[in-house]
Parts: sequence; C-alpha cells; structure tokens
Amino acid sequence: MRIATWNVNSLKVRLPQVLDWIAKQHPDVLCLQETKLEDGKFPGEDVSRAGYRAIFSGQKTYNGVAILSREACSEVLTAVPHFEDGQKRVLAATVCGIRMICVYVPNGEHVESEKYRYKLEWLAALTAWLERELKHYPRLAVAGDFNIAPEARDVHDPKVWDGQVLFSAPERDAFRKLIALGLVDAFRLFDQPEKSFTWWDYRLNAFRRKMGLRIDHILLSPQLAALCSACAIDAAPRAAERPSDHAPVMADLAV
DNA sequence: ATGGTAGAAACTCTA
Repeated sequence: MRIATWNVNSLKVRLPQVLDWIAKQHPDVLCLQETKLEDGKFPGEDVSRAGYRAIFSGQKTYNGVAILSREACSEVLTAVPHFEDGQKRVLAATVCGIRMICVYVPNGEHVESEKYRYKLEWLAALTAWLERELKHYPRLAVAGDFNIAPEARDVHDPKVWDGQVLFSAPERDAFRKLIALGLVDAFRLFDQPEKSFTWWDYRLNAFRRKMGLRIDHILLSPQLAALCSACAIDAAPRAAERPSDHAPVMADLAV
C-alpha cells in the first residue's frame, strides 16, 4: 500500500498534474493540502474517472484539504475535536484499516505574527488529539504540510533560517512533541540523498538553486513504521511548467 | 539588496 501527501497550492490549477502523478505513482491514498476550493467546486468527476474516491473539506481562496483513495473512507472527521478553528486544515478518515490524518499546519507568517501564535496553539491541539487518536488506532498515519523543518539537514542554509518561521525553536519543539507521542518520521527510516527538500519558494529561483526546506512529512505510528518499506520525495512535479511550490512525498507500507 | 513569485480575488492577502 502506498500513501502520499502533496500541497498542491490550488487543486483547480494543479488538477492535471495531480491526475498525471497518480497515474505514474499509483498511490492508494493521497492527502492534498491547499486545495483552495469550496466543497461544491471539488472536481469529483475527474477524480472518479481516474479510479479514486474523494473526501474533502475546503473553503474559498485559502486552505482546504482532501483525501483521494482507491478504497472507501469511513469515520470521517473534518476538524480537530474541541478546537475552534474557522480554517479547513484537517481531514481524518479510516481507509483499509489505517487511520489517515491529512493536515495543513498553519504557516505562521513570521515569529512575531499573530499567525505564529495561532500555529503553535494549533499544533498543541493537534498533538493532544493525536495522543487520544493513537490509543484508538494502532495503525495511524499523519501526512501533510507541517510547515516545519525538523532538523538542520532539512534546511538548505540553517544559519540563514535560524530563528525564522518554519525553522524556529518553538516550532521544532512542537514537532518533537509529535514525535514523542511515538510517531515516526517515515522519511528518516531510510538513507536519503543530501539536500532532500519538499518546498522551494517561488521567488529567487529557489528550486533551481536548491534552496529548499523539508516541511512536508508522513508520520507513522510504531505499528505502521514497522511495516514501512520505503519513503521518498518526488521532486519531478516541482520542475514542471506552472508547478506547486511543494513536491509530493510517498511511503510504501506492507499492508 | 530587506527584493522576489504565485494563486485567488478584486485594487490585497497569504504563502
């Protein structure tokens, strides 16, 4: 079973690339972020023609998450329970016995921003919820855009990024708290190339200059981590015409 | 040198 995540930065614009990608990589489950679509505008028929089902929780202009899957989803949640949030950033579902949680963590803007405070509160609520969720679902995966580079090797220039949003100590500490729940960063289960990133700013030719960050992740419960045989970033879509600023990440599970 | 691009929307916000 292959699970994957991709921040598409507008599903309307990126739909052809998403359909190409699933035809090439055949994920069984694909978590999408930044769909930027109201639910009524979700391209359900295109997804269905490609052989996938879809669940989604979106809004106009910003945010929005979706899960495409070969098999049906059940036990769907569209928010972190007991956390007031007008922004559509979470989608949870059970598919093929796996609890899939698709997340679009707030960006935070900059460390002095109100949005940064919201990001840290959001992460605290997510962590508290996942602690409970892990007790119910031993086979659990959290996949999405975390907007956090966990370690220095996940940043093209750690000196430049030191203390900046996406790499600040409180954000990395929040990520470590997720890991402390027992979740495993699937990407680091395996040897990986140097300078492995998932996001490159549209500005300053960042992709060509290899100025990226690894901020999109697949976290696995211990039981799923034991069944994980591979995890990789596919940077090819980032080199395409009119790309998302993020690349997809995928993990293979012996399920 | 404090910039730049992209998307959605609408003369600006978010990333």
